[in-house]
This record gives sequence, structure tokens and C-alpha cells, in this order.
Amino acid sequence: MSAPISQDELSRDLTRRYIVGDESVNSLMPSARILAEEYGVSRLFLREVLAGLQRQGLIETVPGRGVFVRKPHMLDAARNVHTTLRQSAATGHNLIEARANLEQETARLAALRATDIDIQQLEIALLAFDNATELLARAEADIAFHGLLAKATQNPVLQVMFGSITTLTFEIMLRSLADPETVAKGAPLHHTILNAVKNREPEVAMNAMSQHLHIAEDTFGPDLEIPLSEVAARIVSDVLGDSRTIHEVLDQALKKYSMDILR
Amino acid sequence: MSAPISQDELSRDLTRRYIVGDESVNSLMPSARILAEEYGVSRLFLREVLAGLQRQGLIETVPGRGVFVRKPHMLDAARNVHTTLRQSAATGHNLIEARANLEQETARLAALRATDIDIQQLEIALLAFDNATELLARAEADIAFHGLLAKATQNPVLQVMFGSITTLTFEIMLRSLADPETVAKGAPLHHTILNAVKNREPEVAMNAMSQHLHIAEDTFGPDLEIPLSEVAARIVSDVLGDSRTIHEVLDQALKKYSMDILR
DNA sequence: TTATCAGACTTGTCAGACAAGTGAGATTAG
DNA sequence: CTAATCTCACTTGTCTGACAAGTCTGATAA
Repeated sequence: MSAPISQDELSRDLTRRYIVGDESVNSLMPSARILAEEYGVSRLFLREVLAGLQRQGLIETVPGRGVFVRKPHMLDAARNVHTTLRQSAATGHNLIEARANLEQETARLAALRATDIDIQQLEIALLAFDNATELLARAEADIAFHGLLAKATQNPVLQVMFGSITTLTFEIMLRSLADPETVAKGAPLHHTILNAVKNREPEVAMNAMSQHLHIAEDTFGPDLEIPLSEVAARIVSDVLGDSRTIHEVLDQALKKYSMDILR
Repeated sequence: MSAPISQDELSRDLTRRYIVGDESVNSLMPSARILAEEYGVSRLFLREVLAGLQRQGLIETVPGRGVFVRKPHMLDAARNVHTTLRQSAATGHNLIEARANLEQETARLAALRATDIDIQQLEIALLAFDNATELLARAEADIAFHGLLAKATQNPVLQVMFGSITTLTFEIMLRSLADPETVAKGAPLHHTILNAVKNREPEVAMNAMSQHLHIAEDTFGPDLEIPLSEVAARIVSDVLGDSRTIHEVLDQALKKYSMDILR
């Protein structure tokens, strides 16, 4: 007589057995039917556990094929954080304040630690930003540039912290970058930052980032103090329509610029 | 003839209908049977959608009672981020670097904006920290103190960013606070920080926080450069055993100190 | 007035079934 | 012999109907 296993226990056990170390990534787990039988639970019960693991980005279930082990992506975590932020009363001012602190340090550390590959990828993103004619393409290149800087710090914790506000940041970029004046004033600072990273000048990179982030403050005007949730919802539906979610767009954009952070 | 609704669409529609604004919090949603019938989907399908909303902390299903609307808690987001961090190669050095940047700014802003209530709650947490005899109790008070500082910034974005590394931070605290010397050196700085907050001295608060965070660096020694996931897993099983998860403990601890951030 | 209890709810779980997608191996046409 | 096709055994996704367990309400009885 053994007590029935809980979802949490089963989840932990599956993780221990199949999701450990990098060598297990992309491997195929036993089918849900077999696992359910093995643990003496119904397939439905096991499915709920698998759904939990999938939301954490640990696995991916493919219809007709099976369950694959995956390495969690920065954005897997970001998705849920975004919900919390959307429900909060956070304003544009709050976001800029938080970003300023995080990204100044990010720029500083990137200037100290960026690898040649990091710099190459930053150049690609920056070129795409300059050449972009569409709002969406410009925003994609912009968020990629900032994300790649986070990657260049070589610090996973900073990357995840940046990831946690990435979706909201992207939404706000869609607003800022619609204003030509903001683009005109902000674009040169991207180059200043990248040059400082190349020349290993942490202080220069940090200051340029500070200026860059505070440009948005001017253009936002009165919107700076109203909840971002309202602003963001309106922008997203305007730019994307109802076909694609913000997460899908963002996921695709980051892949495009080799932003395989933490993957 | 209408196309069958997707989980995402249903999720969004439910959110729009029942989970908007603060007045809907704690309200009771229609039963799963009724909702399923209304949308023309099976109860199972609707359950999966509800499970997704529950994981985001937007609702809470109570057996025998129904589905209640909830406001997402800082830790709802933290749970998933923690998974990503655990799977990453983050080291103690990475965490301290990220915390130093975030929490120095947090201390500075708290000194500028803390309300009387914030200060009262900080005092309670600090008193509990000083009087704690057990390791777990000390860690609970410690994480609460730092979380309350984040709350005192009045910035939801900073709170969520702190939340995203709270679980990992808590795990590491369980290690640091086991060392008497670290406790002896760190404890006075808590008082320095709180006094600076009371006296509205942002620079003093920031510097004290900086010192406080870098004390841990000395005690970690060689462990500073090995993946935190290994260190954390060992500590947690030692202190908690297998009965309670780290999330349960943390959730309870934060409730104890009125850390109803974002709730 | 108070205590008890039956019944009508709720969510959680189960078993069995079928649809849709995938892939490998057998089969067939060239 | 080669290559295209097809069958079939897998996979996950979903549905239906059923029952257990918890909870609340209101009628009933002491």
C-alpha cells in the first residue's frame, strides 16, 4: 500500500530521471501512455504534469511524435512574469527607472566581457535597426540589440532579469519607435554603445545607455504616469492585430538575431 | 460554421471577461461545467485553459467550491524564472553581481520613498532576524527584509525583477546564514540600511547595501564559481527535507511578514 | 433555538474511445 | 534494382460519461 503520488512529486521525479544535464536536451521521453502505466496513474493525470513542465520550457510535446526534452529559454520565464506586470499598476516611468539601472550595468559589463561573437551579433542587429523601414522590424532589431548586450555580460542571472521585462519593454518599443524624432535621437547612441563595447570602455558604454534610455521619457509625455497595461494593450493590437501574440512575435524576432540565450 | 476556438483565444477571452480590474479580485467565476457549455468545448479542454491561468496566478481553483479570481503574486512569476535559472550555469558570483546592482538601487529608492507602513514592516522583519535562533527563521526574516525594501521603492517593475531572483536568493541565504561569522558581519548593516531609510539618506543606504552583499562573497570561497544549481539543491534538501518545496516555504514566509507585494 | 443531516452543487480524477499527425517498413510500379 | 506509394503501428490531442471527494445550503428533528 503506497500513497498516491502528487503532481509535484511526479514532476520532480520526471525531472530527475529525464531532464538532467545538457546531454538530455532534445532527447525523446517515453510516451505518455507508458509513463502513466509505469507510475500507476492515469494518462490524464500525467498529462497535467507534463503540461506544467512544458509551461516551464523544460519539455515540448509534439503531436504525433512524442515528448522532447528542451532547455528553458529566457522567454519561457518571461511569459509568466509579463502577466504579473500587466496586472500590476506599473507605469512607463517605473519601467524606465528599472531598465536604466539594469541596462547601465549591462552595458558596462558587456564592454568588459563581450566576445568576438557577441560583437558580431550586435553589429548585425544594429545594421538591421538602421536599415529597417517597418516599425515592427525596427522594434525587433532594437530588442535584439539590448538582449544581445545582456548576453554579452556572460551572466545568466542578468540575462534572466532582462528577460523578465523583455516582453513589456518590447511593447513599449513599439510605441517609442513609432515616433520619428525619438528614433532620430536614439539611433546614434546605439552606435556609441557598440563602439564603447568594442573599445572596452565600460564608462562610456554606461553613460551612452543612460542617455539612450532617458530619451524615451521625453516623448512619452503624460503617458508616463498611466498604467502601462492600458498603453501596451492598445499598441499591440494596433501593430499586430489579433493573429499573433506578442510572445510569438518576440520569440521569432530573438531567434532571427541568434539570441539563443540560455538555450 | 465557426472555427474551433484555440486555448490561447479562450484564455484571452476568459481574462477579458472575468479578470479585469481590482474589483474582480476574489470574485467567483462560473463553474467549469457551465463555462465549457457556454463556449461549446469539453470540460477537459476548459480545464487545461484554467490550469494555464492558475499557473500564472490569475485564478485559484478550490475543490468543492469553485474558481476564484486572484491577483498574481510576485512569487507566481518567480516560480518559473527559478526553473530557468536552475537549468542555467549561473554561479554564486553571477547572482551576487546581479543582486548588487539591483539592490543598491532598491535601497537608494527605498530611502527616498518608503512610507511609514513600509518602515514599520521593515522593523518587524529586522527584529525577527535579530531574535531568530533557527536557520530557517533567520533566512525567512532576511528575505522578507530585502523584499520589503523592494516594496518600499513603490516601483512594481523593480519588485518583479527582485521577485524573479527571490527563490534563488533565498536558497543561497540558507547557505550564507549557516555561517555564524557571516551573520555577525552582515547583521549590523541591516540596521545601517534601515536607519538610512528612516533618515532619508539614499547614498548611505546604497553603500551599506553594497557592503552587505559583498560579505557573502568572502564566505563562499571556491563555491563562488561552481553552478548554483548544485549548491542550492544540496542546501535545500538538507534544510527542508523532502516534505515541503522551497516555493511553499518562501510563500509562507513572505505572507508572515505582510509581503503582499503586488497582491 | 440549535444541531444534524440530506442533497445539490463544486473540482479532481479515471477509463475507454476516437481523431489527427508522424514515421518506418512493406509493397508495388517502373 | 530503384523509387514511389501505401499500410499500419505508433504518437499526442480531445471527447464523453462516470464517480470520488469536498463544500455549502436549507430542511428536518431534537
